[in-house]
Amino acid sequence: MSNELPKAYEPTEVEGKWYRAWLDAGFFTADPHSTKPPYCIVLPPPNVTGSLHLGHALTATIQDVLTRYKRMSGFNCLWLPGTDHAGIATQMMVEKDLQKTEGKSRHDLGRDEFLRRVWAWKEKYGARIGEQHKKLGASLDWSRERFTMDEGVSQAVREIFVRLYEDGLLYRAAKLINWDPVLRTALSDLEVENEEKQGSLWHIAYPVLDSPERLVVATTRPETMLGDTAVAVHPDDPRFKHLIGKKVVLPLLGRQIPIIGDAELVSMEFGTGAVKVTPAHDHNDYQTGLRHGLEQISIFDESARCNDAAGPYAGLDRFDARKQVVADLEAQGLLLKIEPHALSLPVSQRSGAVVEPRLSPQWFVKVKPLADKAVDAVKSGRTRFVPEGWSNTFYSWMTNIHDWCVSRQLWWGHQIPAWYPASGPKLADGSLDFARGTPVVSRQKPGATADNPSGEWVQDPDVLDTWFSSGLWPFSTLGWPEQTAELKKFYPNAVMETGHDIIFFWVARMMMMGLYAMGDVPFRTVYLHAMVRDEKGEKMSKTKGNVIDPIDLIDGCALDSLPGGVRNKVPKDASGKRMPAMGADALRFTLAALTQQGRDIKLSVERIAGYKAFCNKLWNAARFALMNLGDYRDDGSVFIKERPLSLADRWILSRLNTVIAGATKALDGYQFAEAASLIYQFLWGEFCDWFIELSKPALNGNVETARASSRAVLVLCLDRVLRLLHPFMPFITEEIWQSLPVLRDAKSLCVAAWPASDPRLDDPAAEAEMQPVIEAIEGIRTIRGESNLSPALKLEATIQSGEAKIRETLDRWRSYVIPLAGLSSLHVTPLGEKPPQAAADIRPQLEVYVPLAGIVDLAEERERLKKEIGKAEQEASGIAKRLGNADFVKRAPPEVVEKDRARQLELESRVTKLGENLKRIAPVEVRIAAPAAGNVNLGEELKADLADVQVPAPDQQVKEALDKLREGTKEGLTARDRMDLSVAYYEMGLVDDAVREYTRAHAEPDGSQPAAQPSAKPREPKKAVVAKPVAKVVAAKKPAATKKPTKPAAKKPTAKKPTKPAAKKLKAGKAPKRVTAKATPKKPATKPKKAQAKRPAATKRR
RNA sequence: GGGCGGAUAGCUCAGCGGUAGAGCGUCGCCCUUACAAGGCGAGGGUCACAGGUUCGAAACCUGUUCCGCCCA
Repeated sequence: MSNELPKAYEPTEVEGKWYRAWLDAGFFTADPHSTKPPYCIVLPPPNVTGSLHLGHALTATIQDVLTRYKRMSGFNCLWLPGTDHAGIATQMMVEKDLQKTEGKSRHDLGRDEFLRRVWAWKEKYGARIGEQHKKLGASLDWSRERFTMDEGVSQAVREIFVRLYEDGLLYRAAKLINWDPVLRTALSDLEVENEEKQGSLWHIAYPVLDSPERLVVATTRPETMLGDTAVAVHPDDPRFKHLIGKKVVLPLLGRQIPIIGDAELVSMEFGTGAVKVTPAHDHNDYQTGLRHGLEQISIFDESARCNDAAGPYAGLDRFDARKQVVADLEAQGLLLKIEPHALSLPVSQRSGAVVEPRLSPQWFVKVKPLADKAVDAVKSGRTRFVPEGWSNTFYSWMTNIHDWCVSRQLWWGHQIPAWYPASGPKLADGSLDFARGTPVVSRQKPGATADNPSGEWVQDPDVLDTWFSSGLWPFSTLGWPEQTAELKKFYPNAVMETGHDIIFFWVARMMMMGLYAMGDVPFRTVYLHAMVRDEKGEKMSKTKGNVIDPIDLIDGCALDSLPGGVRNKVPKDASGKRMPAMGADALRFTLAALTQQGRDIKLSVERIAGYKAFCNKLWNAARFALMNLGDYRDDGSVFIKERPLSLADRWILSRLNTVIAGATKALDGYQFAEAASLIYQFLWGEFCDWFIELSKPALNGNVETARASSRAVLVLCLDRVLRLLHPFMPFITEEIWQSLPVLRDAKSLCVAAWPASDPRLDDPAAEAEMQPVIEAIEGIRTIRGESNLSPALKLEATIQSGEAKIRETLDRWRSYVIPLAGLSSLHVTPLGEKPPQAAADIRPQLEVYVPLAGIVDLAEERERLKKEIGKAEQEASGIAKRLGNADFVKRAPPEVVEKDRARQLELESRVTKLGENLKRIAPVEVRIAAPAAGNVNLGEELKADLADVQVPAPDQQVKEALDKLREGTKEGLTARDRMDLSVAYYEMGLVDDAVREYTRAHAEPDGSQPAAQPSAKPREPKKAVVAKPVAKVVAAKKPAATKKPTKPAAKKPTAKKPTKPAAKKLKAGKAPKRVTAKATPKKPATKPKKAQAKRPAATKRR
């Protein structure tokens, strides 16, 4: 049965049909009662109202690769999806929408109504992330999807809050916290970012009480002086020592405040050496205040406007207050100096507002005891970071951690399970004053108590930090605090996989909460991936406009929806206005292939297009198989190695086994790029490039057994590759796998077995035997390519080897070499007489000769040989230098020395053989041109000849190059070099140069110099001259005598794509060109440049 | 200021003591019956700089210069 595949791979068609089928079959649903070993990953919950970006796509890809790999490897996998309510972000989004559509604030609606709107919003947009994950092929267990505000998760949140409180690890206190005056909520330390800004340092004079002295303080925030409760100097500062204990009069307000000595706060070198202390508005001052028992005066309200404590400034915004304070100080002559000063400004991660330190009652988690346990867990290896370097980052943060402010003055989130008696202290407006109230922490609303006999309670209006509930995610999603089967089975999770940007926000909190609630680490491994950036390495952001929507990549999109910078680089469809669909498989493979540990990922669409091509390659390999399988079906009755296998069969099976082992090892080590690359290389570089080609004779032949074996190997390899690729590219692999006549161990590739590496497939002998076959083919191809010969032109080749075994192999598998190298005949012989006028490719164990006389310009071949010789000599000289070093021979490991010696021999032999071949194809005419004695004046002859030839003046570029060339001829050249140069000059019509080099060539002793062959007689020098590229003329003529090129049309050299089949037969491009050149020798423009470009490089090498 | 990472081919990155590699791009030849989203071939690198260790350094050590990130 050969159900043929369409010729080109269409991702959209293929990817559309599988996800539903997988879901319906329940492949992704975990079974908590399974006896298989568990493997659990919980998906980092994206913002429920958000949209998938490339970071999410990377997260999903890596986790799906891991999950699918493990699922195929026989694990009971649970990959648990969920979404996060994302308190601040979501609330802001809904508020903004409310403002836009209805012109209302949340306060206009009231808390209950507003929350109803947020839920409605969540219902409306909440499904999007899920759909996008499905599009990516993520094998998530949707039956266990969770949302952080679900009742179950909310119960876990309340439970842990109460337990922490009961254990003394959670408390309420009025402390200096980070306040976002725009959102009007407290923030944790982590939600504050520091921005480098250019500010000022104001020098302000504070008059000392009962003294003519003035103490000058320097500050970056003059407005906060309204809340100053002390001035501090360094206790050892001789300038101010005597003032400690005295008082200053606070300008503007007239308050008397003490001068204190504090070595911790004050640096003598900074500013003026004296600083104002504002405990209610600065973190350092706050600590100082605690040390010295200073009063704390808050001067701002919740919007950072001055309150009554700011006296005459009450009602002013903090920035206006600054201006006013500075102006007033200046008016009073107390502002002495303003100097520019760089400072880091604390900014709210969410609103961008400048964060104001503010004294306010909040709930805190006492972190240290929890953090210590988390550090221990990593140190003892119970949880491992990958890449390992992150553990240090983790330690340093965990050991400097402060108590965590978990209460937020928001509405959207888990309301704090703390209750205040309704009869408690009231504010001026009659509402309950929570700040002064005494809360009861309880899982449910408490009943009547001794303190509150009425039993009327008001719940704390604040909600919890979003990360508080996220911190419980590894177990709250599994049903905790209920002791569910899932919890028992899947806690600890196997892996936590997420971006390294949330190691503190999330990973650290999960570690602490997991250890606290469950008594064990939440996960065994933390894999932290890098950030996805644009192709220039810049962070993707909406403001930069460089965001690429993963769904656009998968489905294709109008160019307009792509960032401007990439539009012109992406592939386009026929209309030229759209980027075609890349497919989820290609996107996933790209992300995996670019995931290098510890490096940001620079994603380019071109790269994705490259992997889409890889999908197409796979697709077509499968097509090839299906077209060639006939009625073959793998029934599993015969082990592959029991079949009569060809060399190629054995070879590819051995290679396959290597890949299986390598990919498995790489995945086990989280080396996604390595795994992807191994499979890519195997499929494209070995299976497609070599095996498919090598198998064609057998598949098309009529030897039944050989055909059957190759079919079996073909299917087996494809089956294994599809399995290896499935975690990366689930859709296309499933599609192909379902069409192949493989032995299916499962209904779907999703749950088919991961390939096991099988030592029986290893076949070092086959790999060794393939070596000369490959080398022979490559050798011939190199000659063909270098000579610009058409693939259609069949060549004769002779391969010589001193080793009988290699000759035997090549002879036996000549059916491999002949078609792949494009030969008309192949002669395998022992070392001996070489074919005349042949191009050569010399390799350590074999020599390839392709007679080119009459086919191609031998000068090109000579160039190539010289280049090859140069390379080999260069390498040999390096080795010779090493081997000449007595220390090296003495101290380096013997095998290294031995290797070098062997290589040196190889190279020497190579140089010799190439040199010999060079001689064999030396242009007869040049040797002819060599004078046997001094009785021929070559220069005169040349000049005479050239008299009737018009030699054009070289252009400027050529001239310059020539000058350099002349420079280069001064020293370090062998006689042979000079001879070559002479010929080159001669060809360019530069007679003087040619003569000079020629003379020098003969003046210098060199065994290989042409002059040492006096047999070469200057016959017919004229002819040589006129027919400047003599050899080429010969070459151009001879083809006419050979079989193929019968039409003169073949000599049209310029036509890039000859339309006539006849024209392409002889891809004799160069040769006819020379004929033309001969007719009009005015056109050296292209050729000389080339020669110059090459020569100096070659001379340099020596 | 402290910490971490990076600097290797035009681009993106492997290599982390023993002959500098891959993919993409470039150039040349080809529409060869799986694939032109393809085949074959080629070119391209003082491995940031300066010292040191070593028989031998892209790799190890020290310093310098740039670039990125995190923390204060």
